[in-house]
Amino acid sequence: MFKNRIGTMNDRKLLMSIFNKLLSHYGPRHWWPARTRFEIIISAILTQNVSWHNAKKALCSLRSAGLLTPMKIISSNHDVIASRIKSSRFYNEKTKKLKTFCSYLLDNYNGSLNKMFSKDMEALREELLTIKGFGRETVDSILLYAGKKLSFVSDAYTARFLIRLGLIDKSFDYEDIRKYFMDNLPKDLYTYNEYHALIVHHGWATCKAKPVCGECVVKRYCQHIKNLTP
DNA sequence: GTCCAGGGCCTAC
DNA sequence: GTAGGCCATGGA
Repeated sequence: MFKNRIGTMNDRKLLMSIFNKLLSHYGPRHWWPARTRFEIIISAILTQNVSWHNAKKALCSLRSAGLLTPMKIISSNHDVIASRIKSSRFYNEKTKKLKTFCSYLLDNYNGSLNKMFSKDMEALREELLTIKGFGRETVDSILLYAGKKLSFVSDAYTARFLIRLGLIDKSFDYEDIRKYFMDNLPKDLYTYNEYHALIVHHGWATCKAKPVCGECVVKRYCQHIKNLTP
């Protein structure tokens, strides 16, 4: 029954209304907080299942060692990279992922992100998803934040957010949620960029704030949604 | 000491 | 197909 509601005017208005509420409540998040496209991609890997704080420490360590180029990452010894990214947790696995991506970039696009991102978005998405260690969230983050492509990023926060609002149920998987946003949001990079960042920030903030926050945006909208839903 | 943070892969059932 | 284990740091 929920899936039939995709694309209704209510959903579109509601999503933008929630977006504006989150934006005015938390302010713009300015994602992705890295200096270059390559750094965004590297940090998308480093931040897998770890707080941004720890991922950033690992990124800065690579940067200070002058290792933030595809060639440097490939040519450096595994242990050298691993020791630099220990703070990002699972450093052995992540070292392999960094090397795998850099090899892919050099082999397929001569190391050029311009060439890589000039490819059709969905084709590139499918291609990136074949790289070991690159799941949907990581790939969509890379497409949106590094490639400036209209690929909405979903995650556990996003699913929980929509379920709490009553807009979807638990049968929605990652692709359903991505499609839900992409079908109902304006085709606008700023909105895609900030919406995901705001949901993550909101998830983090409400988690830290305990369930007593009287100003909780979601709670107010839960009631609002209940009034709208038949 | 315990919990959890901006995942994804692999294996057993 | 899916639940659960694995990876194994650092801050609160």
